[in-house]
Amino acid sequence: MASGLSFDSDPIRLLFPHKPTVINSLSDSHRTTCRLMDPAGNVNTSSSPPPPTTIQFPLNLNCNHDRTDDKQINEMDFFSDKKHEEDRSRLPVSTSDPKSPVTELDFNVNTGLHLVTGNTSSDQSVVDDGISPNSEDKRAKNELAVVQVELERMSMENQQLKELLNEVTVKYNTLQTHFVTMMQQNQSTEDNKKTSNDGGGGDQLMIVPRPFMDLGLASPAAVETDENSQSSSEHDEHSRSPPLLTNNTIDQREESSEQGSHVTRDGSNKVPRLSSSKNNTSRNIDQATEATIRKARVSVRARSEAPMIADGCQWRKYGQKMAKGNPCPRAYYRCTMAAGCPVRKQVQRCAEDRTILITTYEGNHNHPLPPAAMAMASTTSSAARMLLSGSMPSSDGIMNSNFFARTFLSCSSSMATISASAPFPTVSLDLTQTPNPLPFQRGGGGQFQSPFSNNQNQNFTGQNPGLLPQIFGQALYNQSKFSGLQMSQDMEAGSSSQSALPPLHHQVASPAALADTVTALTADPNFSAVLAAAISSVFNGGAGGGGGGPPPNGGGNGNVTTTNSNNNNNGSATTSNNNSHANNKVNNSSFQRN
DNA sequence: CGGGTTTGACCCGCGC
DNA sequence: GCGCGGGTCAAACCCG
Repeated sequence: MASGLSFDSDPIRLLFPHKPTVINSLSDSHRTTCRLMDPAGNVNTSSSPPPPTTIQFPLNLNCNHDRTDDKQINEMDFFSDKKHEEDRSRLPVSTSDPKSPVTELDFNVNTGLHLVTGNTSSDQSVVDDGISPNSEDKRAKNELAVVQVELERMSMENQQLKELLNEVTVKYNTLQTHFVTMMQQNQSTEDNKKTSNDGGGGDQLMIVPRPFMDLGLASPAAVETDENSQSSSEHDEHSRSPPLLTNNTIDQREESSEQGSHVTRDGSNKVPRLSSSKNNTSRNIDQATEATIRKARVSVRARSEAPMIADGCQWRKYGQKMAKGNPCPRAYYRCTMAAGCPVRKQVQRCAEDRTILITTYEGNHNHPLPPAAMAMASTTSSAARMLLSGSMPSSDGIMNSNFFARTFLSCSSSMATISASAPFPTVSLDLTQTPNPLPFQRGGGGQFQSPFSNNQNQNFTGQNPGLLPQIFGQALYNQSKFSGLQMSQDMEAGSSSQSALPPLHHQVASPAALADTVTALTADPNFSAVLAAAISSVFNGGAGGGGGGPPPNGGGNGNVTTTNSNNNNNGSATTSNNNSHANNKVNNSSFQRN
């Protein structure tokens, strides 16, 4: 393709950098160095803090310091919902149109992390010590003014970004409606033919409308319309899914699959073994894709001395193992907030940096969540949907998504990772990485170096900001593609530039507009948060499920990474551990009694 | 005593 | 077929 960029390397990293000017405009005291706080709001200094340049993306400056939950005294309160309102009010962007389908979109992923920036009040003692000379004060004031200006500018940019997203969401929904209508017409036509032929059935398959960036399972189900009766129940399950999938959609599908053919002794959601004995390639591909989809995960990387992040849910540890390549054991948790909740998470410390805690979530809750858990749940759910949508072997958006991927590839290096070897696609919210400097200037002169700027008619209109989901969707898409799970569709997609059906994700925009969008994005030092929040928001808006009301706050600061969870879960829970294959024990009581 | 954790064993998929 | 590694189970254990 045109850009000369490829997804050959593993991992491929996409960076969404910040403007160096922004970073540089901040004094050291305003640098957003992440610090961990205990529930009492004390900065955790036990770990060697990253150098000021390590984490420079802005965090919520209004971190919640008033948590008094002693029970989780050792946990990093990752997704506290406190101060949501307050944080929301701080948002520079806010949609007020209640009719907007994205009204509930919230660009702020409330990680709830007790991460504080270097310029929080806790650090102001440096200034307030009373011995600072006047020049100090002046300098501080100047810096404050600079910061305020920057904040104002960011607010504007955030506003623009949000508007763009709103527009694309509306357009997407419109397209989706059209698509569903067309598919249903097609389907009914085919069904009529079939029923007239074999005389049976009535196994009517409804095309389940996919919310914006939803799982993309409707299509596989549709492909299997000629499936035998054995799988019809499964189809029924799918077809009964509400038009707007809830937060439980993935699980419903998982469960339906489990109830079908691949229930294991433990009832776990094993990926069904793909049988290649009979049948057509497309169905195998669909199954494979579905298997991949089922395993979509969302991981969160954050520096924490705490054994586990507090995400608002209740977890029960059900196992621990030594993972290869990591001296730290991996702990397995299951959500216990409701019986049968399929959500699981793995907690492991990073082998390279044990201050980094990697928490990987899988599945979606099948129960109401406390507000404190909403943020994480909606985020993970949304991210999963994003993955699934991206891995959807639909023939849409390939070039377009590649555009985005390459676009960001061209100007980034460490934000997103695409692993070709990943069996399970994973979106990572990386709260530890340093965003790279922006390779291009912002503002009027800030020209986005689009790899397509002079070669393809990527007609991106200004209203298109399906940008972020597509980036990651494409990441997953490529991942799946490299996994060999979807080939034929790719080919078809690649060969037919525009299929009969309008591509769902294929919003078109002009390169200039894209440049604006990207510029706005990358100009925002809080881009990580915006990015993570956007992902969450998009899906919250579409799926409604767990993310009913999310959480705001500008605290989110995530590098969003698509990667291979297997390769990435190099962390460790600090516990004694055992493993049938590696019976080494690491006794660490800090992990107990979370 | 109930709930959570530990830990040895087991199952399964995958690569060789 | 075999071994490896990931994931899970479940009895034993611990703790409040």
